[in-house]
Amino acid sequence: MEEGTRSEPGHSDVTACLSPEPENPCPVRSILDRVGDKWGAQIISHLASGTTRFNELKRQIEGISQRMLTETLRKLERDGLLTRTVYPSIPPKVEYSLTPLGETLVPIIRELVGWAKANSAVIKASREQYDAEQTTN
Amino acid sequence: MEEGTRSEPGHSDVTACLSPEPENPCPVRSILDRVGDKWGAQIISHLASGTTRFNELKRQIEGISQRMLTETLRKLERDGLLTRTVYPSIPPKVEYSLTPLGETLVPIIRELVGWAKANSAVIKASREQYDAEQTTN
DNA sequence: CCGAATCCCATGTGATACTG
DNA sequence: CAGTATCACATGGGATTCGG
Repeated sequence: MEEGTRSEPGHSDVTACLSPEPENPCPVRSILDRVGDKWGAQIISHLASGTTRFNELKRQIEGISQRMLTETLRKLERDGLLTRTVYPSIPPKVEYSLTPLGETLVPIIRELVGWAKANSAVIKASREQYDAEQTTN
Repeated sequence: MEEGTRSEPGHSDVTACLSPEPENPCPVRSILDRVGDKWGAQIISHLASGTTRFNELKRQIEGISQRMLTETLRKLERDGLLTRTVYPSIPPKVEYSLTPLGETLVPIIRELVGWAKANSAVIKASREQYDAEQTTN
């Protein structure tokens, strides 16, 4: 509990900040939610290639509903990860782009996705073996 | 749509693999789910410090229900990220520990959490400002 | 074109009680 | 001690409709 003589950096800190306690001032949990939810990481990845319009995103992501796209974009905007620019023209035009903060998240997402891709075969095999064992019993 | 003349490496790959399509052979989405769900990352972080018993984890994580702990541990075991060892003694004793594969995920989770912690103040401020603007209107 | 509102179902999560 | 089973509830997320 005490800060103590720990030489490894940022370990108990990490687990503490993962706590979902409401009084936790550290929005770590909500960041993980953003990355882990169904569309957050995907939207950030797409915006990494540059400013994009609403319907452009909708077409690119293919499978996302209008509602979830709007909703997820709002959350990301609220967190300051992207900016929303409205051009009051007719027809209306709204552009989204990553903020500098948002861009710093891109390499981390890529790393996570890279890890998952690199190990996908192993994981897939592990799952199949696990499922097979369950069925056998 | 066509692969085209893209020169930036590993970009469309990433976004493609984030797709939730069922026929997607790449379990990237499910990995993000594991990290992003309420308890996965937290359990992995705790196990990073060594083999731990069931009720030990339950006490350490504090707030997790028995059900969610069991359930999340099973998912992680199925993915080959941790091992479950049962000692058929009385009272029963079950120990969990990360596999080598699971341990390779630890630094990435730490990095993600580190990012969130490093930027938590900025994000918090951004949210407050966003909320204030909404209320003002 | 962009998005809000509504309806509705599936899933996630907690509480509690029960079992080997 | 380490689960499983069941219920009850909140949230996530898709489909559809309406509005500026």
